Amino acid sequence: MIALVDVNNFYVSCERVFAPEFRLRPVVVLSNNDGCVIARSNEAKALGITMGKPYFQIEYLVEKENLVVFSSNYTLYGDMSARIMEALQRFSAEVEIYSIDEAFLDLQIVGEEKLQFQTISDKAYFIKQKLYQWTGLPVSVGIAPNKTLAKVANRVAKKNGLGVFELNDEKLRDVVLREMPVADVWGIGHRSSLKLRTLGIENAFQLKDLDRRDARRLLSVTGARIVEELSGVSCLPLELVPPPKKNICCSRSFGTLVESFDDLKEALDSYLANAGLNMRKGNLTARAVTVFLSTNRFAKTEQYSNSVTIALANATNSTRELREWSHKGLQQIFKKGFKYKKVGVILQGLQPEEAETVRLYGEPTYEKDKRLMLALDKITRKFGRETIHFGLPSKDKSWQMRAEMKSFGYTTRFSEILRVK
DNA sequence: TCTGGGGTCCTAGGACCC
DNA sequence: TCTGGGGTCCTAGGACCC
Repeated sequence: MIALVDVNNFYVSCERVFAPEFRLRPVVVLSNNDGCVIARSNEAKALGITMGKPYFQIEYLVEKENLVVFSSNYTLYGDMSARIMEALQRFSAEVEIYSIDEAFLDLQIVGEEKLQFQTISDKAYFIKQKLYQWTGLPVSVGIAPNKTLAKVANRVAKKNGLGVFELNDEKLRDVVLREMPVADVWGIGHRSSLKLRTLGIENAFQLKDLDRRDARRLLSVTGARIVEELSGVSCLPLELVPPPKKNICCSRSFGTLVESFDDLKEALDSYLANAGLNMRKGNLTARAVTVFLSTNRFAKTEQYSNSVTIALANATNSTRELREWSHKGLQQIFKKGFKYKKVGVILQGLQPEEAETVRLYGEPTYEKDKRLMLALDKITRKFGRETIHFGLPSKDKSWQMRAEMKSFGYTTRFSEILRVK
C-alpha cells in the first residue's frame, strides 16, 4: 500500500510551532513581497480567504477578525520539512519526497511491528502521533493501492477529523470518488476539468469510468494514467531518488519598481548568485542561460516583458562567466523608460559536472574559476549570502523584497533561537 | 499603493539526416 | 505526369503541481 503523508496547512503549522498562542486564531502566510496568501489555517479558510488572494484585499480582516499574518520564512519551512522527511525514513524503506510538505511511502507492517500493529491504519496513526511529538507538526495520512488514490484518501483524512484514512475496498472507493469534484483529482487542473465538463463528467467516479481512448485523446497520456489509477491500476512508481534537475530558475518581484539598468543588473546578479550556488550544490553545469524581465502585469500603464536565451560554447558552473553572459542578455532586452517589476535568470541544459568537455580555449581561466567558486560557496555556506558577492557593494537596494512580518530562524540561527520568558 | 516562485511533462511542428 | 520512408532533435506553448 502507498501512503501519502502531508502536513496540514504546512507553512501556518510551522509558524504555530513557535507561536502556539496563534493556534486558535485565523493565520495566513504570505508570498514573497507580502503579495498573496499562500497558506491558511482552517480558521482563515473559514473566513473565506482563498489561496492566492492578494493581501491588500484582506488586510482589513486583521482588525475585524483578529487575523494573524506572517511573511514567508522559507529557511524555517525548509528546516521543518527536513525534520519531517528524516523522521519518515524510520517508518519505511521506500520514501518519495514529493514536495516540501508531502511524501509518498511504501507502507508495510514488517518484522516486530506485527506485534504492535493490527492494520496499516494502526501504523499510520502511530506515525502521525510520533511526527507530532517530534516536530510539533500535524499531518494527515491517506492510504491506498496507488499514488492517485492515496491523494484521494489523504483528502478524506483531512475531512474526517481523524487524520488517517485507508481506501482499499472497491465499494468504499466508488462512494468516495462520487463525492469528489473532478477538478480536485491530482493532475486534473482547471483546463482539463472544463474539457471534461463538456462530456458531462463532473466527479472522479465518472472520470474513472471514462472511455480509455477518450481519456487519451482529451487528456494525453498523463490523463490516461490518472484514469487507470482511479480504477486501481498502478501506473506511477515511487521515485525514491530525485531525478537530476534540468533547469534552475531564480527570480523575484521587486519591493519597489526599478527603472535603471544598474539596479536591474544588481538584482540579476543576486539571483544569479543564488542559482549558481544551487547548481553547484548538485554538481551541475549549465549549457545555456536565459534572462527575462517584465513590468508590473497588473498596472494599467504600458506593458513590456522580454527574454533572451544565450547558448554557451562551453558548459559552465562559474558564476563569473554566467554573470558576463547574463549582463549581455540583459543589455539586449532592457528598454529605457519602463518601470520594471521583475527580473530573473534560468540556468538551462544542466548536466553533471563530470560530463564537461575539455575547453579548446580559456581552460586555465576556467580552472581558476572553479577554485574561486569553491571558496565562494564555502564562505557563503558558513557566513551567509550577504557576505561576499560579485560587483560593487550596493547602496540602497530599492528592489529588495518586502517581508515585514517575518518570524525568526528559530531552528537555523543561534541568535534567533526561541526565548522562553 | 499593494497581485509569488520554482519546477516538470507532453505534444505538435519544424529542421535535419540518411 | 510523376516527387518515399523512417527517424532524431529541438523548441514553443500548454497544462499541471506545490
